[in-house]
Amino acid sequence: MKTKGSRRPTHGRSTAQDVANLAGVSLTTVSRAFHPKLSVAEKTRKLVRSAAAELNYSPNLAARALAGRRSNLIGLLINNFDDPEQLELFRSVSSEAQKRGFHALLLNIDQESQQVESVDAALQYQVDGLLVSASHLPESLVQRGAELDKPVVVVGRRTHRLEYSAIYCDNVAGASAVADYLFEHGCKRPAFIGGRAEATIVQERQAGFVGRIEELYGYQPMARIAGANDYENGIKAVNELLSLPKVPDGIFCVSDLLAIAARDAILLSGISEKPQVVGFGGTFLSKLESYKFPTVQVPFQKMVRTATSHLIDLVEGLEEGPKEIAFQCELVSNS
Amino acid sequence: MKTKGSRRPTHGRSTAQDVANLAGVSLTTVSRAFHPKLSVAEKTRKLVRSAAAELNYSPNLAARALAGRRSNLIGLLINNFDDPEQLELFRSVSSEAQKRGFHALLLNIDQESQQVESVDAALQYQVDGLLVSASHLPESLVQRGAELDKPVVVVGRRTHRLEYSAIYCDNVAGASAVADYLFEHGCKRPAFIGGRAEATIVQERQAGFVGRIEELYGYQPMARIAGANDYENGIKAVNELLSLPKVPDGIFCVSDLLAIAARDAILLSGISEKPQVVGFGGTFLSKLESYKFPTVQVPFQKMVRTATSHLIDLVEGLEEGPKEIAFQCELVSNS
DNA sequence: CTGTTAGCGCTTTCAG
DNA sequence: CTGAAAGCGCTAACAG
Repeated sequence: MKTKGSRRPTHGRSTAQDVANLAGVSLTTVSRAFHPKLSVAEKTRKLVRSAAAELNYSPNLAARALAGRRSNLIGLLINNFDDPEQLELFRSVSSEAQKRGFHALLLNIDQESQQVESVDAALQYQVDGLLVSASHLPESLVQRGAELDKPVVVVGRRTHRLEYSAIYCDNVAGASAVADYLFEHGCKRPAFIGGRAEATIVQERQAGFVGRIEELYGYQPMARIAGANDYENGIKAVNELLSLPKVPDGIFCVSDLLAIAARDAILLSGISEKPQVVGFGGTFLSKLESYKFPTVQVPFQKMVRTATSHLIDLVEGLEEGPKEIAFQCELVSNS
Repeated sequence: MKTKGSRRPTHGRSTAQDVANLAGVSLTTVSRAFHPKLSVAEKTRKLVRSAAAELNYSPNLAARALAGRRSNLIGLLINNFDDPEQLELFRSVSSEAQKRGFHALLLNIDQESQQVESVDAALQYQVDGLLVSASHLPESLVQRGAELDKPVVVVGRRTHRLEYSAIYCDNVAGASAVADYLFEHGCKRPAFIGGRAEATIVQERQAGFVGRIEELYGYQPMARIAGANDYENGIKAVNELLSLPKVPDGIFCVSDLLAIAARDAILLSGISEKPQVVGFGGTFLSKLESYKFPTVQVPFQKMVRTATSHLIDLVEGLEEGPKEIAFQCELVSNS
C-alpha cells in the first residue's frame, strides 16, 4: 500500500490524505466517504470514518468550496436592527440553515455605502444563495442580481424582481382588516403612522389600510411617516398627529414598536379621549400588560424558516424557479 | 508576453489569471495589487486594478483562505435570542467587522446539541477567530478550545479560561450599586430575580447584589430564578415572590426584560403597595413611558465593538495575548 | 519591484 | 466500487 504525501499537515489539522493513508485507501475514497450521496461500500465508509475519528479529522470547507461548486454558505443581508422581531429572524435562519448543513454569513447593509461591498463580499465567499431581509431592496443588489446565477430569496415582503423568490405575509389584507376593526369599534377619525417611506412593508400596509378606509369612510386617513422604525421617531410622529386640528381617535401603526410609541405619546400628551392604537407584528410588545393593544399577528418564525428552507431547496436543486409564498396574518385583540 | 492559462473561467467569474493576462503582468502581481500591504509600483497597481474592473473581477475568498492562512471570517457563537439587547450585538459585530474587512459567520448554539457541531463548522470554515456571546460557556467549546490556536473573545461577561479574552461590564459593581439604591430609597425587604442559573451574568449580578445587601441589611435578600430570560417566566417568578409571607418591597431584576415582567406581574397582582423595581441593561425597555424604571446602564455597543475590534487585532497580530477589559456601568434612574 | 514555481485540501472526470 | 491524475483560484517563498 502506497503512502504518498505523508507530509505533516501544515496547520496542525489533519487532512483527507492523512486519513487515506491511515485507512489504507485513496484520497478519493475518503472524499466519497464524507458525502452521503456518493456510493461507497458501507464497510469502506466505516473504515474511513473511524480513521478520520482517530485523527480528529474534519474537512476543510474552504478547499471544498474551491474544488467543488458549493460552499454551503448563505449570505444574510440585513438592514433592520431596530425592531425586536428581527431577533427571531437571526434565530430561525441560523437554526434552520444549520439543520440542513448550511451556515449564514451575516451581512450588514444598514448603511448605503456597505451595500455594494456586502453583496460583493458574499459573492467572494462563494455563497450559494442570498437571503434578504431588508426594508427596501437596495439598488446595488438589484444591479448585481443579474450577474448572480445564485438564488435570491426575499423575506417579509414582496419584490418586483421576478428572478427572486419572496416569502411574506399578506400585508395588504392585514392592514385592511385593521381598517375594518377601527370602523367597527367606533373610530371616527382614523390615522396612520409609518416608519420609513422607502420600506416596502410600510407601503403595502399603508396601501391596504388607506384603501379600505376610503371604502368605509369615503376619505383618506391622516398619515404620518416617522422616518425610522424606532421609539423616539414614533413619539414625534404621533405628537404631530395629536396636534392636528382634528385629533385622530384611532391610530394604525405599521409596527408594534411604533404602537408602543404611540401609546406613550398619547399618555404624555395628557389628552382626555385617548385614541385607540393598533399595531402590526404580534411581537411580545403587543402583549405587555401595560400596553396590550390589538395587532396583526405575523407568523414570523414560520415565514423565516420557510424562506430559509426554500432557499436551500433552490440551492440543492430540489426546487425549480423563483416562487412566492404569502402567509395569512390575522388581527388579534390581545384583550 | 506569455499568455498562459487563458482557459475560460469555469464558473463564469473571471480569475486573477484572466486579469494578469489582460494587464500583461504575472498572476503574482495581480495578487499583490489586491493586498494593500504588499509593495507594488503604484503604476502597476492601477494598471491591474483597471484590468480587474474591466473584467469585473473579484477575488475568490475560498481560494484565498485555502492558499493563505487567513479567511477573514470570524465565528459568532450565540445562544441568547430572547433579549432585545442582542440586536445591538448583531448590528455592531457585523458593522465593526465589515469595517475592517472581516465578516461574521452566524453560529447558533441555542441547543446543547448544536454546540459541538457549531464550533466544528466554524473551524471547518477556517474562521480566524471566535466571538462568543453565550450566557454560559458551553462545555464543548471549552474542550475544543485547546485544539484551536485561534483567538477567542468572550463578550458580556468574565470567563475563567485564561486563554480567552473577555470584554464585559462590571456586573458586580453595577449590582452592588442597585443594593445601595434600594437601601437609600427606603426598601425594607429586597429581592432578586434571575433568568438562567447557569448564566455567568446572572451569577455575577446576583453575587454583587447579595453581597452588598448583606452588608447593608445583615441578611440575604429573597431570590428567585425564572429559568429563562423571558417575559412569561419572569411573570411567574415574580408571582412566586409576591405570594411569599413577607412580600418584598424592592425587586432587582437581572435584565430589563425581567424588570418589565416584574412590573406587569405587580400590576396584575393588584397589590396595593407596589414594590420598587430595578433592572439591568439600560435598553429602550427601561425608558418606555409606561414603565420607566431605574436600571444599570450597560455600554453595550461600546463593549461589542471593542470586543470585535480586539478579536481582529488578535487575528492580525496587532495585539498579543488574551486580555480583559471591564467597562463601568452606572445606575440611571430614568425618572 | 516583479516573475517562477510550488502547493493549500478537496472534488472530479476517467479508467480500471 | 475504487484509484490516479488534473485542477479549483489564490498565496508564498524564492529568485532575479
